[in-house]
Formats: sequence, structure tokens, C-alpha cells
Amino acid sequence: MPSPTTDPNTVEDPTPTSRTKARRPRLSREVVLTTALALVDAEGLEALSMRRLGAELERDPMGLYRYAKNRADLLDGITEVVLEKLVIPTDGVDWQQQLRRTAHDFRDLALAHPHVVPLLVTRPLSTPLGLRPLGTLRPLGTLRPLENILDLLIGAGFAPADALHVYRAYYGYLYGHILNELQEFVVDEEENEALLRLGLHRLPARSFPRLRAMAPVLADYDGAGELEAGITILLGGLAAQLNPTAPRTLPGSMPDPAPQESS
Amino acid sequence: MPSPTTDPNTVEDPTPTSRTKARRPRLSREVVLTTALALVDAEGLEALSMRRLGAELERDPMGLYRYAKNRADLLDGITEVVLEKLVIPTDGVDWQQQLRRTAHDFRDLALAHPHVVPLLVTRPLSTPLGLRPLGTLRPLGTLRPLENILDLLIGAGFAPADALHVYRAYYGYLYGHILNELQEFVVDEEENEALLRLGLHRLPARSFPRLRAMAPVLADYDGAGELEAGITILLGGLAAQLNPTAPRTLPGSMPDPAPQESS
DNA sequence: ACGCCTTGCCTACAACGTAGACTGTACGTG
DNA sequence: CACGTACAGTCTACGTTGTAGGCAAGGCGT
Repeated sequence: MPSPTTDPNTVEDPTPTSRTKARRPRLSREVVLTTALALVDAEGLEALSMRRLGAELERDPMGLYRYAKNRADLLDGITEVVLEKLVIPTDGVDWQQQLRRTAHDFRDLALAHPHVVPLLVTRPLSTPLGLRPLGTLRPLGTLRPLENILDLLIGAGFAPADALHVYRAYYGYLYGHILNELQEFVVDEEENEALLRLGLHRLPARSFPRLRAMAPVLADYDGAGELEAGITILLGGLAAQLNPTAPRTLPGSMPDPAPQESS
Repeated sequence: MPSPTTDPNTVEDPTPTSRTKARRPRLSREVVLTTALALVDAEGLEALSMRRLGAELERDPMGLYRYAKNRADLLDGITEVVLEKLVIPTDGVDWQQQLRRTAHDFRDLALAHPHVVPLLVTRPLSTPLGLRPLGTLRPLGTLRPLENILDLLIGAGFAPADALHVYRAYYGYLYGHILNELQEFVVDEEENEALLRLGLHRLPARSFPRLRAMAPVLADYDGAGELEAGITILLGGLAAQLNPTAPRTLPGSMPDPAPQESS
């Protein structure tokens, strides 16, 4: 759809009142964010401009400012839309199993929206916790995973402080793995494997001998397997170091009152 | 220095030939990138525009295109300048110790240039391996850490494929940890601790009960400690799972010919 | 019927990245 | 000393961006 105003299959709307409303689904923040996400998925982050998004919605660019006060807010919104797709069940049957599964869910999500990943890992960074526009509790959705995983872990018997440690190690590795994996192929994996091999082959052999020798190994990369292995190591290590007060098969009662909250 | 053209301590250069050259240190890619980095460090990524950087160098913005063909290239350059500061000794006395130390070096580097971190973790992602402008071997510097760590690990006796696994888990966690840590305080840690507490206090208690209860624990965060713990777990686990063919105290000979390189 | 409030459009502006032509200085060669 | 070539640096200009502010028109309570 190059120029939507001259799109032949629109009926040219002679009566702009009712026709227009039927054709354009009555904007809402959700609609805006969703189509913004679609645009980013299709054409990358830089393609997302207010004007372009406005064109996509067949609406004046300025109208978008009703639903996102900023371009930055729009990006935050996209981040949230994506993150909301990640449901983390908190009935802690087995926390390790649970975390393992959500790790893969997260990975799938990231691979489904590779262009959004920079936002996922970066957006909360550019507007740190304390400084968020708390009046609108919009960007708080970024904290959802944190809250959910804390809930899961504490429900599984961890002391709150320990739960935090587990979360940090877990999510840290998760983020890092995703970033690493996405570096291997971004555009499309089919033809990129060839390109990668080609690229490595052209590497200056003198300064990157190890890398060059590794082209074949680099070419076939099992992201899921790699993630699984890393998570296993991490979770195993964590469990050995600081274990939940209750055994892991304990159902989700709440055996923790609160940490010592002096000061 | 608000307006450098009217800076009183410059001598107004009546003879523009020799004076100007003395005042402006004869641009070079390195100079450009360095002051660009300084600008980013001081005012954040968005403050870096060609025009602004030109003003900083008291030069026409267009002149910069001699040293960076793009704004993107400029960002790549900054990434590289920062990454070059990270020296990874490859004399593998003890690979675990070595990796642990470089992890902290990397952390220090990231904390010294927090605004660049999004570039560090993201830039290679937006221009994937195979598609780099290989004619100029500029952005290859991003691969330096990979090459170095591979060298270190293989030198310590790992099979190349295993070295890759170690690298991925290690750098994955490292990246993730940095991102996590930077989310806690970005602008300045002094007053942000208060802000964070304040922010959490204002969190909707209903939907974020765990987080709210954790404000005090969140407030004092030992990044180095957390990193150390995570790395220990990871490296320990990795060592247990796939150990180098030679004991770790072996000096850096090269006991590996190459992997099977059929195909 | 009235007036308000939401929704959307339009114009306008400063700042951006960058193409292309231009000017000056430096220097190897006659 | 004169010249031409190369290159550092500048100037102008164009299209695009984010966004402020004002204005038109429909939905709805009174």
C-alpha cells in the first residue's frame, strides 16, 4: 500500500461522516500501539515515525498525540504491548521448570519481534525507575515480569531478598542470551547463513584467526539449546547456593511474612 | 561552554592561518569519535547530532562526513572506541580468574559510559555480521572481544566449539547483568536512591505487592557483588560440564589444531 | 435548543541527516 | 617561482522529522 489516499479499493467516501468511521476502527491507544508494533515488526524501528504511523492508520499524524504523548511514549507503549504477551504463571509447582519455560517463551517472543528487542532491553534504561511519569502509570508494565517472577519465587519458598537475586541472575542471562542470539542472524535466517559464512571468510585472517577458523561452528547455532544449557547451569547453581525454605514441590501458599524491614 | 565562538580566552585569531590550526587540532577520525563520545557521556545519545558535534568541534557539520560516512557509522565508531578500552589479556594463566576480571573491567567500562551501553549491546545487532561494510573494516572492532575471549579459552585448553559455548554464556550473562544494573540508577546514584524509594512507594500496591514490599532491599544494590556471584555460578557450572583438555594452570601453548572443517 | 468535550485535521516551525557545489590551503613537480 | 592536483573545510539547499497551537465537527448531558 504505497499511497493509501489513492487506494482504489476504498470507496472514496462521499459522505465522510459514517463511512469514515466504519472504515477506520475508531482509534484507541491499543489500536495505535498495535499497528505501531506491526509497522516496527515489518520495517524496523526507524520506519516508525509519527507521520508514517499516521499514514498507516489513515489519520492525521497529529491525532496520535492523543494516545501517546510522545514518540518516546509510543516506544514505551510498544515495549509494553510486547511484554504483556508474556504471561508468567505464578502457581509455583516447580520454580525451575517454570522459569525454564518462561525463558523459552521470552525467547520466542523476542524472535517474533526482533526489532523490538532493543527497546525491551533498553527502554526502561533510558527512563529509570524513579523518574517515570507516575501520574500516568503507563510505563509500569515494564515491571510486570519482575513482579511476576518475584511472586513465583517467593511463592516457591524463597526469601524475598533471595528471590531478587535469582531474578537478577535469571533475567540478566536471559536478556544477554537474546541479544547474543539476535546478533547471529537478524534479517532472515535462510540466506543469512550463507552471508555469515561469506562474511567470516572475508575477515582479516591475521587479526581474527580464531573467528575465522570457527565459521562452520558459528554457522549452525542452536539458540534454544544454548539458552537451555545456560539456564540449567544458572538455576542449578542458584538452587545449590540459596535454596527455598520449602521444597520446590510445595504448592503456592505464602510462607513468607516479609523481610526484616528496619530502616 | 555555551557558545564557543565568543569564548573570551581564545585570542580572536586575527591571522586565521596558523592560529586556527593551533586552536583546532586538525580533525581526524579519532578526534571526532572521541569528542563524540565525550558529548554522549555528558548529555546522552540524543544530544549527539551532526550539527551539535560540529559545533563542539567548531567546524562545519558537513566536515564530519569525511571521518564518518553516516551518523550510524559515527555511532559504530563510538562503540568501537569504548570497546577498544577493554583489553583482554590472553595469556591464559587461569581462564576463570581472567574472565572474572574482565567481567569487572567491562562493568567498570559500562558504568563509566552508561549512555553508550545501549549502543554496545545493540549496535552489532542492527548491522548483523554478514552484512557489514567489509570494504572498510571499521565495525569489525566489535568482534574484538569475541576473538580475544576465544583465544583465551582455546589457549586454556578448551575445544573451539566449547570455547564458543563458554563465551556465549559468559558474555550473555555479562550483557544482561549490565543492562539490569543500569536500570537501577542511571542519572546519578546519589539522589536516585531516594527517588527510587519514592517511586516504589508510589507504585500501585494492589498490582505490585512484591515490588512494593521490597523497596528497602532494592535500594541498596551491590552491582559488583551480584555480578561476581552470577559469574561464579556460571563459570563453575560451565567448567563442571565441559572442561578444558588441559588443566587450567597450563600456560598459553596452542594444543588445538582446528575443528573438523569438512564442508 | 444549547453548550461542552472529545476527536481529529491543518498549518507552522525548529532541528535533523545529508547531497552537491564551492573555496581555500598544502604540496609535489615543472 | 609558477602551476596543478588533492584534499580539508564551508555553504547552500532539500526533504523529513517531532511537535506546539489553533480550529472544525460530531456525541452527549442538560
